[in-house]
Amino acid sequence: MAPLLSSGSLSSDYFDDDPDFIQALNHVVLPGDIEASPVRHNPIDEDIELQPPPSTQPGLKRPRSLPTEEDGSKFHSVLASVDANDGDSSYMSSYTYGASHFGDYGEYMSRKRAKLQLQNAEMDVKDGGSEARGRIFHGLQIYINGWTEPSVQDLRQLIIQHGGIFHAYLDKKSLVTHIITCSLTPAKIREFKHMKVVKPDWLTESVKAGTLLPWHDFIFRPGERVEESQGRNVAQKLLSDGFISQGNRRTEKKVSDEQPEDITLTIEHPNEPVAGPPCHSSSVSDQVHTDYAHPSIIHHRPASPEDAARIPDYAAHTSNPHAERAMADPAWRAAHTSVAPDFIEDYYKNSRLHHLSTWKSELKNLVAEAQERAENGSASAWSRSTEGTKTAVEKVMEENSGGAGLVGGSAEDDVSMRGAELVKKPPVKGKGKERAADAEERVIMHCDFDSFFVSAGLVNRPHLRGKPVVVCHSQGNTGGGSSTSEIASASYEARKFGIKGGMSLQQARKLCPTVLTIPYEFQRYKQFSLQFYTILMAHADDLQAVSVDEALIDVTSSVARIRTELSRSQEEQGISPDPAKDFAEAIRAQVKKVTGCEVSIGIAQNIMLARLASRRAKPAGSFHLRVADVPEFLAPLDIDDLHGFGYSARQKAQEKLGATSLGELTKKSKATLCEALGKGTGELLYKALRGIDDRKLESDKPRKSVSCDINYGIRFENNDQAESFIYQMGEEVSRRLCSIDMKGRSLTLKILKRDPSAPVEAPKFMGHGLCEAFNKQAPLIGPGGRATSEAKIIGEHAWRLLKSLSFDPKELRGIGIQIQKLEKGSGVVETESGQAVLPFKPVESPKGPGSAAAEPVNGKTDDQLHIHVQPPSQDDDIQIIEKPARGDTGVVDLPSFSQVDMSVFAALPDDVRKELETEYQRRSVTPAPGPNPARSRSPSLAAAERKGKFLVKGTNVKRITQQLAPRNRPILSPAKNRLFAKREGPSAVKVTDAELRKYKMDPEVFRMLPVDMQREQLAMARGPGASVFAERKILKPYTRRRTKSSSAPFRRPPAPRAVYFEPAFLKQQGKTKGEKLYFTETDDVQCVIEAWVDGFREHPPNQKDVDYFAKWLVQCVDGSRSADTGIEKAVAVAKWWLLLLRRHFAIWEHAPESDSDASCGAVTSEVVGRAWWKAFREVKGKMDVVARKRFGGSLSLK
DNA sequence: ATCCTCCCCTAC
DNA sequence: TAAGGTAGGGGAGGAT
Repeated sequence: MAPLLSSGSLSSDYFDDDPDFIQALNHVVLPGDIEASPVRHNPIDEDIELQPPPSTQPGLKRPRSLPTEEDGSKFHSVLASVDANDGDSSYMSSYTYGASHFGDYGEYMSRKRAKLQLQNAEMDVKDGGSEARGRIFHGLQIYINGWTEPSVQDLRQLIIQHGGIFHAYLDKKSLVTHIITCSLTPAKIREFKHMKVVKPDWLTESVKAGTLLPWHDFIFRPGERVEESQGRNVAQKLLSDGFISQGNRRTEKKVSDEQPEDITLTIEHPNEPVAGPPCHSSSVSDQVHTDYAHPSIIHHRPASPEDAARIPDYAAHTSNPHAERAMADPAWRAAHTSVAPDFIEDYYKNSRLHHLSTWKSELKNLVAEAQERAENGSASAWSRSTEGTKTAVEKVMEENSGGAGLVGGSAEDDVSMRGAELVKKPPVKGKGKERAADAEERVIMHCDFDSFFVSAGLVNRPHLRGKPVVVCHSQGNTGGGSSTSEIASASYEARKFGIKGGMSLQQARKLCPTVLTIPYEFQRYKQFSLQFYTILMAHADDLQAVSVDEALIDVTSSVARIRTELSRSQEEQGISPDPAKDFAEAIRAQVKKVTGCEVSIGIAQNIMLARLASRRAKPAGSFHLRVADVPEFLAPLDIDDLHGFGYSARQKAQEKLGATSLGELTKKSKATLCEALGKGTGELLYKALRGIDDRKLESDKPRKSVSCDINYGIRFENNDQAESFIYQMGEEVSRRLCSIDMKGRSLTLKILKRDPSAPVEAPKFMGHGLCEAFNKQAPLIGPGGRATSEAKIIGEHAWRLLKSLSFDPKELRGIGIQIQKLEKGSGVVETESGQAVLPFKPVESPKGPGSAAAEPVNGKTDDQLHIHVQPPSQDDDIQIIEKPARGDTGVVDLPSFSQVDMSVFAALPDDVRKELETEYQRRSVTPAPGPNPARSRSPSLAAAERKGKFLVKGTNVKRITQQLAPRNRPILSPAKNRLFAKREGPSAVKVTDAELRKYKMDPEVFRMLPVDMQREQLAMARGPGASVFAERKILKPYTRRRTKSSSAPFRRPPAPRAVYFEPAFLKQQGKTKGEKLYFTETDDVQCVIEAWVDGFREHPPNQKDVDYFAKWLVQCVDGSRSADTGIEKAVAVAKWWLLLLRRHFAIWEHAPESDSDASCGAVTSEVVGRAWWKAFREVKGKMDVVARKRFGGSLSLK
């Protein structure tokens, strides 16, 4: 029964690993089955590859028996079998990712338990028996959770010495009388809610006292946690990722996996009764149940490093000697670990999992595009498929095949599917939709390559066909004997030896010394995949991309058509008609012809059943699961045969429902299922058990997150390397965001850190090994508090989060950055500095900030930066010129964008916000200079605006604009606050069209501008000294100049370009050295501050500037020297400063002030950011002192 | 109730 | 040498 033993797993599950399933299939004889697939009774099939990493890899799906410490003989036999299989103690012999090896973990756990018990006994004996000490802990059964003081080892000794029982594992909760801990994660708190959780003192004090003290006096309370390893919000799940998912998933190894066997079809699995739910077939099964009775150990991470460490030596302790040797060479490290300059690119280029993910998303896009095209009726080329003329399918196929055609670039390198094009079959004419929805059943096909990578590789290696072949990185033939390279795909011949995806080459070689390896050929996979999809698209009403080698198609209408065309002739020939199967075979033939590879196709009325059917179809076949056969087909299957149900669901089913076979589970009520698995999952299962699956094919779902993870080869020696790497990852994430024109508002940093118990070098070469995992999420704050895709900002956020964890960089093993809360990028320009620019901002000078910032290095940055904020020798250096206030006209309009309270703005619903952005953009930016700008504007809209209101998708904009206006006027009389007044003065500036035209301004455009802009424009046009000029006083956070012009250091930010003239002049102040600076206007101050902050983006501010600035602000607040509007001005200016700082250094605003010297004096953006915020707080503090004196409260800038 | 956040789980 | 990525579903439990 080699098929049972060595059949590979499916690409999606390990379905074909399951003898039950195979047997079930073989016992179900379905109509129309026989002639279709000659190999029907040889269940060796399925493809394999694409095994996920262990961190997410479910364990062996079907523990049949679990040896336990109570069963001595079993224990030994298990040892023997393990040893037989894993002849040496090297890592791969017992530590593999493959599904077939999860069985090892069950044995491991058993061995561990047994070993610990032995140790307990030994300790007992060594110490002369517990009686000698008095058995004060007699009757206690104690579990120690997490890190403790004293150590777990010491406590264990204490317990044992005094007659207690120490439980290394919590899988027998009912036995454990007390839990000892010094800290609990929230999850543990919940888990232990009803248990006696006590501090270690209880034990030590009791021993001291010589008697058992009342445990109540030592109850552990979460608040008083002894250990606080991370920041308050650290979600530390402390998973030892690979370890937990493997080591804690104790599952039994199937005997059949132990060694290769010859193929026989008749042998039944020793532990596998042919029929009946396996888990109830023996006491062994019950033992399994018992042993798995407490999911906590499986589903909850250890609560501390020691908790994981406590689970002692295992394969994971074995350091990889090759890695150690390599790592000892600095040059090698520099070239091959995460510190290598092009590590990320190089890594991704070779990562199969990365390619899988990328391809999937690209395929989804291609499908969505094709469908959109089809719906738009642009599928005209389709119908003309006359002879001699290539059909659209053929053409696209050619284009998609290989380096030629649409896919440009060097064929060898281009692994991306971008640029390819799929052509959708035209929509079914007439009542297609109706029919599908109606009585007629859907026909869904699940199409899946057999052993995709290997099959593709064998296409041009015909001489290797029929041989055991695997795809992996290692060149294999030489050093393969000790290679930890993972096998991505194995040929059926290789599977006969027990070789499976996810296994190391080393392990495979043990199973089959002659196994042949072939390299990855990503470009080819891409090509085949596109051809595959092209064919499917040609036949499908609808298509859902599942993977590079797998797709779901709805072929209802095609099958209906074939049925009418063929059924009669087939009936005449005495063939039972199955148009669906015929169609599937036709598709298979076409794919075979084009790619040379076999695909298998499962046919059923819904997605779930089609997936099951395709398992039955493999290899190289098709299988139609008919409605009438569904119950019989499903009954013998196991819950984890269902797509979406894996190890965890199976455990829950076993524990809470006592059954995992579908037949058994079908007897359970829906409520029961929901209780065990959760509401959604329970209902899904309930329906699945009855062959019902309402899910539609999904072909156009919007992206919800973008991420970038690297958990391989991460080896740093210092923080600088880690920081640099984080920023590089930020760039990668940014690239990905930009490539789909998205921005995000939330960032999650995912860290893997070496578990203290793990060797420095993981068993797997350059792998992450046993790790603790940490996630930290934070809002991603772009300029103005908005969503962003900027690499630098992402990098800063990520780095800040990582720093906050205070990990030793040497211990890092994995890093991930995930961006969520995505929004459409909406065309925001990115400057080369990475700084986002709001749409209405004038186009940036091509000169990046680097060039400006490169100039000043130390010391005299003032002059070099042309920021000349002179320290005042006298107070009267500062002169404030008040402007008369204006009356309120009551006109409602959008506030100038710069006036917008960004926190309100950011909080608006997306659509409204976007609408407003668009509006601001429209007002501020017009197309390139030309005779008639803004021609496209709707007159009615313009009119509405002139009236001061308009609607955004039915939203009352007036109300919103009121909210948008800054909210913090109330400090002083709101009426007097000119800085943030919504609109003061006339609704329009008095000026004739003639004059406007004289300035080359379009009167129509001019009139549409907000009044303040009108004034500004007019002022600029009229020139300096013009009366309107000085009236503008607007904070303009987003229309700023980025690059300093060396000749015009105080260049006013270019005006919004609603009119077409170059600013005739530039207001310049204080640029001459020694010239006194007069702050005649708030906006002058604002200009200065902006230039100041801008010029020092890369440097901390000079203290004297800070002092001077503080002095000026304090003076304003004080009011003794200026009118009470001084405070408004001060607030406005401070607020402006705040906005600027947030724009540049948002993420450091609330950064803890402490560990800033971590960078050893290097001027990093962090140092700069922190310095600026420190200055800000300092100044604000000074203002508040005065404000308190005068008003009895501090100033609010919010 | 209903949302949101923090995960885990699953798939390829 | 080897390249253990990534996105989405959903549950638990807290905030609102």
